[in-house]
Amino acid sequence: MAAKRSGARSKRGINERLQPVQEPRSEPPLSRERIVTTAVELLDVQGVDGLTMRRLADRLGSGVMSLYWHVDNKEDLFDLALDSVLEYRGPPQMVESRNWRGEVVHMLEDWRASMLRHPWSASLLPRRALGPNMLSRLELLSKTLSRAGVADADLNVAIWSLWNYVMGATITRASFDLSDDDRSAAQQHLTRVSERYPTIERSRLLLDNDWGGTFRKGLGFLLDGLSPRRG
Amino acid sequence: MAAKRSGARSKRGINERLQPVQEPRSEPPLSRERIVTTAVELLDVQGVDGLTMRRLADRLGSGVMSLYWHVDNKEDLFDLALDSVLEYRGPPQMVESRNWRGEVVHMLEDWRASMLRHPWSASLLPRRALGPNMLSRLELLSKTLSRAGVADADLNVAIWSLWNYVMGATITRASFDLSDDDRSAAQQHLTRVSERYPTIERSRLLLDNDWGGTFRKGLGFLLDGLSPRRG
DNA sequence: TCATCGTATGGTACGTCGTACGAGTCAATC
DNA sequence: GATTGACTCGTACGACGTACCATACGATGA
Repeated sequence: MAAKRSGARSKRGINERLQPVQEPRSEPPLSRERIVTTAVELLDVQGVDGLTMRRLADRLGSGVMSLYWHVDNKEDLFDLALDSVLEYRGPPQMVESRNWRGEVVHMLEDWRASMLRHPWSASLLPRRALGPNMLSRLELLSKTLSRAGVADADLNVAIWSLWNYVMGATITRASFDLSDDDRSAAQQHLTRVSERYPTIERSRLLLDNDWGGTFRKGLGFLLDGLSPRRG
Repeated sequence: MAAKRSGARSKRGINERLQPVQEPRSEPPLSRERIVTTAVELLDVQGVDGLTMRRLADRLGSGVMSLYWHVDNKEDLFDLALDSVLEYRGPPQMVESRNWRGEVVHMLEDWRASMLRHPWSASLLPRRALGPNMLSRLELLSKTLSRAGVADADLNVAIWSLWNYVMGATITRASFDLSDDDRSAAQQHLTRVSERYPTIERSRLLLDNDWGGTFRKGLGFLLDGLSPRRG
């Protein structure tokens, strides 16, 4: 039922306060947090298809159906795992810097890095409702751009453009990562048919490996375009 | 086996030449093309999870395992369906226009439109090897940018930037489309927590519905940034 | 002290999936 | 008439998400 989840959450909080220090048992009890953490581990190691409720229960030393006390269903679990991976700790220094561009670049590179640390996360993000961590990131981004002088009327477009760029870049990068073994196969396949695509070949589009650098450079171009109009 | 597929392909070609005009039977025989076409229909109607080999066979009036004569496996089928949807017919007029920017915009909007016509396609594209139709599109895009004066050294970044932008925009748009019923639920959820995200709310980031306009405007900004440096 | 109740666990079972295997049909060839 | 290759498909297997239900246990109220 719907009551299940919230019930579990509130009960746990009370429990921990009532029995503060006790059993350091070998197998800690199930909890929403433990489930999510382990799910992320599993996703990192095995990929999206590698996460199954049975495997997850195995790893937790529990029965499969016990998971459903703490989690609505597998979709719900994906939402939780995804948001748990998107926390943002903020820019290195707290100063209200006048370097808005540096701040934006830092935020977006951190966002990208967070997703690449968990390659399953990028492709999951667009098709789910935005969790609190993602909303915070977007709010901070909006605020920075706004402070930088982007008009309210352009803010919408600016943010979506950056979102699109980061998501596209990261999803693509994460996907190419997965197919690592067929990398050489793809390369020689490409060289085989490359006379049909001479410009692609000349630009070394599919052979370049400097993903980070390309990301940064392209982001620079986009920010150039988004910058408050130069006289 | 590996021989299966290529064998099937060559055999069919020969067959059709040997018995040119004959049975307009009620149930046409299976063929790779018919399978792919029907798979696309199914995907359009039911989404990615809606495509199962059994449903596909049902719709084709065949046994499930017959499909595997023409198609290696479900992954293979996805590749074929995806590329079949990405054909490009070229710009409206054949002229070698000097309006490179208009050409690029046309190509990218057509690309986006093709994917949105089949909302399952966008999120599939980044994680698979590029098929011939996608490679053609990229080659044409490269050529146009190159003709427009983008240096070979920048071509790589330029194309990836556009790719990222289009993919991010389209994947996001297509995903929002799927969750149509919970649209209003999401909206009121957002309004409920929007005091925590005032800038997001002010920009109407998640409430705006003019996807096409936002796409076009943002693309304009990106092209501004990518344009061969102004004097 | 005992009954009740909410929290939590997990075994069994159902329906669905992709696809391996191998038996079958049928037309063309020798 | 036997053989061969292209093609079809029924059966079966192991894996999946999860509904349903029995169970256990600590806290509460009588």
